[in-house]
Amino acid sequence: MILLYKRYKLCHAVFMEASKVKDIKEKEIGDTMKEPKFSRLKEDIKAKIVHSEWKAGDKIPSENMFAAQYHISRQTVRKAIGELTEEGYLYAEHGRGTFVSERTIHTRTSKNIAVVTTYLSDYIFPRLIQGIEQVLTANGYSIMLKTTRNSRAAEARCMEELLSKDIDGLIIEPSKTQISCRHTSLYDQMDEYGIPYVFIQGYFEQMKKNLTC
Amino acid sequence: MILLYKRYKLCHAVFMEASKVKDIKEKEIGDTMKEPKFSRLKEDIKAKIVHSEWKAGDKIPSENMFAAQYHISRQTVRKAIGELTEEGYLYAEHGRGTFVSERTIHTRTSKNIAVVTTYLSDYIFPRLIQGIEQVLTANGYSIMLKTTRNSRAAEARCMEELLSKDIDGLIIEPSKTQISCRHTSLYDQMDEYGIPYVFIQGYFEQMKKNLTC
DNA sequence: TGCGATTTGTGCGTATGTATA
DNA sequence: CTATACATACGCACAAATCGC
Repeated sequence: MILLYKRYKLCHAVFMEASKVKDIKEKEIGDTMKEPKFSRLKEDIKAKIVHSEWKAGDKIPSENMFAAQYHISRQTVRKAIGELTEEGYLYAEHGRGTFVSERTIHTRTSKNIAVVTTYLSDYIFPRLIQGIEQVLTANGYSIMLKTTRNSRAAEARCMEELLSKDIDGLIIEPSKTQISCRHTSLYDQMDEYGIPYVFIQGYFEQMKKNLTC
Repeated sequence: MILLYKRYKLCHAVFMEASKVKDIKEKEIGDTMKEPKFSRLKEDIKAKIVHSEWKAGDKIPSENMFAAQYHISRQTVRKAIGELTEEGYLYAEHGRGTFVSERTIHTRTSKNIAVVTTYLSDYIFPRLIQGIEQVLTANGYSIMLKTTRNSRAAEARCMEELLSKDIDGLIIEPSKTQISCRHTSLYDQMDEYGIPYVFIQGYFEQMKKNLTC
């Protein structure tokens, strides 16, 4: 076993010797070698996404393409792409390719659902929330509770806060529904982040359906 | 170049042939091969940290040690450790080793306070929660609501869940306080994570003091 | 002071499995 | 069936930091 290992190492050394020539050449042409290669690629990809050169849903070049273009190994490319995937910029589809995420940030793993009501002290809402809490707990989710005191300003503030936190969904009793909604942009943002939301105004059955699935 | 590559490949093949024997043996002894190897190691390390077998600041075995013990490659070990580092369980110091993080996970910026009660439907608790909610909202915090239905098992489950989430504090109405607490370890963990917690059993004034600061 | 051993960091090349088009 | 592409895994090389002698 040890003998075989040594033989392997020797052959490897011979091969390495030959490849050294290219390595040196690359170092001469290449960058300053200050920051790691994967880091450079990562920033390049990130920049292209942030500056909308690559838009949401676009397929980015394959790992081998990057490897070839940047003269780095596939593993190094994988490291860059892997980190960007973890950060939410990219997502991979097995056998298809790697794509730019719809909207960054939200990772859909917080297991938190925000429940926003106007008031808590009413006779009905404690029970409602208790019902939601039970269903959510049974499915491993938690409630994040907020109230608006039927103020649209408070609702807007509340939603902004929720957008900055990590929630997987929103159940909201909108305030002052008789007047038109003044902060549709916040709901648009929810859409963009891919956070589902349901309105509740007494439709318990419908709500429950949206909850459990 | 191509010639050298082929020679290398041949040698490699010979070596591989020899190592196959060990591979098969390992498969026989080893696990079901269902989940990836790095994942198993990752869970093992995580468990040791969570169960305080390895405490904050402790140096964990070197990558090569893990590789030898688990009969896996160093790269695979690095993947497991890398993910745990990203999750905040570990940190590495170049040339020294890898250590358990001081405060795992918790980053103290979530602005979430968990409120755990036995039931919600009582007459008093909706008001209590409303009070907490108002104070918290005024200070930019959010409530994360959980109930235990006065079950210690549910309380333990609930706390485990909260520990995995990102909360800055815990306000808890303990279940069945007449009996001694069976899951002190979970409260110990809260201490270790640096998450403050207060018990509520009617001491509104005291609670409020702990809340706002 | 230096030198070697240890340990992490980066990078390379390869192999196998599997899902998709 | 083949080609593409991702996932996991192996082994090796070299660099840089640290520590002990």
